[in-house]
Amino acid sequence: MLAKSVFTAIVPRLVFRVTKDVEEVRRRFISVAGHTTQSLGMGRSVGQIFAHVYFSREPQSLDDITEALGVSKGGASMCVRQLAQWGAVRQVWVKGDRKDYYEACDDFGRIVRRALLDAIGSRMERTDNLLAEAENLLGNAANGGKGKDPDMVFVRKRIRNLRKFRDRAQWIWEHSVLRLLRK
Amino acid sequence: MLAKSVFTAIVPRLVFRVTKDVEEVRRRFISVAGHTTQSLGMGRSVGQIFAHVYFSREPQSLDDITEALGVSKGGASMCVRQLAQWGAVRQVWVKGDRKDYYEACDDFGRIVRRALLDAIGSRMERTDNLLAEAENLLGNAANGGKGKDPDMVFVRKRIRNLRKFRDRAQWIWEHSVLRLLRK
DNA sequence: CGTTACGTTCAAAATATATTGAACGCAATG
DNA sequence: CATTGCGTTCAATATATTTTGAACGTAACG
Repeated sequence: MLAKSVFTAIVPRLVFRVTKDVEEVRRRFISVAGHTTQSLGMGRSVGQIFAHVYFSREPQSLDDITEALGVSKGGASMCVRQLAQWGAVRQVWVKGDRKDYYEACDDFGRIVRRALLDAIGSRMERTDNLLAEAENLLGNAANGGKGKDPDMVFVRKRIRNLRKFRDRAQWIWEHSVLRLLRK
Repeated sequence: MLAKSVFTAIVPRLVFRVTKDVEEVRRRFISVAGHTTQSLGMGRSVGQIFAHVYFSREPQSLDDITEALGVSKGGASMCVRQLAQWGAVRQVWVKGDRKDYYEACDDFGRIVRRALLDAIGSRMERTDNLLAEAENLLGNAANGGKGKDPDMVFVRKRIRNLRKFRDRAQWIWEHSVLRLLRK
């Protein structure tokens, strides 16, 4: 405590100012990251925690996180696991300490790719299943002569268009987005 | 009423079966669309309403929608406006009727493009502002010699990486995703 | 003009989602 | 082997978001 007082008394003002700026930048990023993940429907904590770890030079323990952000330990635990699953954060061992420490990974390409896969992949598949089910139930283009019910004709056409777009979307997804994010 | 009874009594079973199947497919799509938009954080009604209109041969009024889906008129009004803004739905006039009618637009490329622009565009910009603010506050690479505070050096490096990824993401966004969705 | 049939708005209610924190299990430590 | 310090779980709670529906403005109609 004494040492710190002496320190703040003698260091040049510049260093002090600089430290304040760094803190300010950290706070701003944590805030924006939190709002961003919240508006994406993933909760505020995930973004805040990632930003905090990302801008921390030292690996952070759950306790560090709860203290820095004021979130509960349980929540921190869950968010950190989520982040680790996306490869946004990795666990590092600090010798002589039983706690788990985490540091941020800086490969956003991979992080975003995994997060998107997590968010989009299953939805794509479900849509595909639904389309297949519908095509199966209503018959595909081949036996188009059977059902002359105008409603049926109309719905079939819509389903064909939907299928066409879905296939194109998948192409863009696989050959463009995922590939480009891969460094 | 009598007419309908006679009708159902004499038509071949096949037509009956087919109608049932079409209804079933409609229901399934409405359900999945609802869950999808909900899980995307846009509310269930938006998806349901679009699916309903998309699979309706006749233009649909707000009353048609509220009756078909059991949503409130106010909600239907707001959702329809949202959908119209994305170009997912367009207003059509039916002569001799004061109601507004809507029909679905089938150009998913344009729809998704607009929706994504709406969802991503502003976020991109805000991230850009934040980065610019930080770069301005902490100084950019040019005066890297000034602040030797290790914390400052570290944060600067992280911000540089962030900037690098952001620029790449924007490139992918503009030159790949938006372009490819444009037919 | 008064009346009716619309679409829209927005505060309140309902719902969905995220967060908390006490209880738990486990493994390291003395 | 008791104790302590961890991370995890999950029911309860807090929060954010969506949905409702009554009140309102407006334009068409008789």
